Amino acid sequence: MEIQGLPGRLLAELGPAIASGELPEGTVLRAEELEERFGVSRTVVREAVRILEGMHLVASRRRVGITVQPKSGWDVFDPMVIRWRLAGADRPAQLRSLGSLRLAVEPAAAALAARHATDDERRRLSALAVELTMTARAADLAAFLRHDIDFHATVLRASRNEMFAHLGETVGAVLTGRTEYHLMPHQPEPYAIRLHREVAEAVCAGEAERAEQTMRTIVEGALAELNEQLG
Amino acid sequence: MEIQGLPGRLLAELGPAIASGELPEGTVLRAEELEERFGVSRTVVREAVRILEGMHLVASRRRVGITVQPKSGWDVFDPMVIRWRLAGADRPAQLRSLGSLRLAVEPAAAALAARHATDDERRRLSALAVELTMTARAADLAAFLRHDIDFHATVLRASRNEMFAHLGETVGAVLTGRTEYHLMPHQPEPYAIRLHREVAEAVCAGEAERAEQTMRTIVEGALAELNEQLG
DNA sequence: TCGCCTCAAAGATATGACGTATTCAAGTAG
DNA sequence: CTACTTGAATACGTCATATCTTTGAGGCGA
Repeated sequence: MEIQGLPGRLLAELGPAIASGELPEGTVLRAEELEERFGVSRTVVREAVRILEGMHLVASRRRVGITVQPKSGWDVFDPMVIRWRLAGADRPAQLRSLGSLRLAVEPAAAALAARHATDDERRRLSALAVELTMTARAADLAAFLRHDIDFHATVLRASRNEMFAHLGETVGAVLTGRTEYHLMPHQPEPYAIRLHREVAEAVCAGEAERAEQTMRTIVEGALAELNEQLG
Repeated sequence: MEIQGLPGRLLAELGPAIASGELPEGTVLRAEELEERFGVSRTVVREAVRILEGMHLVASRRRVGITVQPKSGWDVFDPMVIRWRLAGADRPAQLRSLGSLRLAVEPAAAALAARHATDDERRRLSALAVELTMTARAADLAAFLRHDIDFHATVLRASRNEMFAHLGETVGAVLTGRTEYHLMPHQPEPYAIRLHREVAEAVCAGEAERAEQTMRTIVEGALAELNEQLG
């Protein structure tokens, strides 16, 4: 879903290093140094730097070098940046930010989904809710995660709002990160799963208000759990 | 806030052309052709293309060329993409999407702002509310727009959530676009301005619930007005 | 001390050569 | 006639090198 040839190798090294704070704001890198360090040509370095520049992680200036930019300017919505930060030191802050965002967006998306979802999407949501129940009972964490991500992404997509839809990827990153770093109960909570079924039902029935409220409960629960785990 | 040397020239041409749908999905561009068309070297073309690729507007494949990607994959949160789309054919769709997003996010941000804003930010909000009143009375549309953008950006920033804060830029683009394309009443509505003052008051007083509700009313109003204007 | 000037450092751009994956089609076997 | 193989053409990918342009810093003079 994301790599790009040889510059990708640089990105995979530099991105996490910057996003994790290992290379703090103000650090200057020189293009020539990067060429040597990674044994690649100027072309490759420049293109990798261009991409980082596009995310506002660095800025390149003549006679100065490539400077790591302040965190406040970063493209925090870029899925790549999100993953890098989730893997690094400020994972807690990142998870909290994303939690608030989800709390704002997902209920609204659920309401819209109840109004605008296609029949296909409604069916899919119901099916996913069933899958969630089953994989939870079987304690198949990997499959559970997959379906959970799919469920939330489907709701967001069904909202028929392209911007909400794009947050599906973001929410996926959160859920993956949460599982990967063992920030959720090993046994998925039955209550949360019931709520997912209810969202599916509400969307199928076109009950916007109920879909919204139920989704809010889900995300609030996730956020509360997160705060508990992070202190 | 955004250009970049010579590749920027290419971006300024290709970006809008793609975002506006002038170059539909599936269109293939060849690097050599772009070199000639813009009279620049491969280096420059490659870097510009890399940036577009980073936004998922195009994908570059060997033996095929540079292909315009489906809209569904675009980085719809990238401020550059937003501006390009606002300037082009699907401005209505873009404005509607952004409207829904604002409706989800800004009330939540206002509530958080009421809890977490610094004294400085609270003062700033009050001051901006006053400015809004005055510039509206003076019918100084440019200054009004500036302060309006600043107001909303300040609320988002004061939420102490980096992701909300980043949407300040996005909201700014919407407001600018709306004014630029004459999608709002020439004389700002007194009622909307009163609401801004009330948000400022609520945030100053730490009344999260009132801040949230009032902000919701503001954004709902904007969205309603938009729908009216767009049919 | 202040301001201007010069120089050099580092990125920005241009260019030519070569590598490599991919597609398309010709050719061949079944 | 179909299906598979193979080869060549193509367009991007990478490298190496040369030159241009900007800009920061130190020096020089008023």
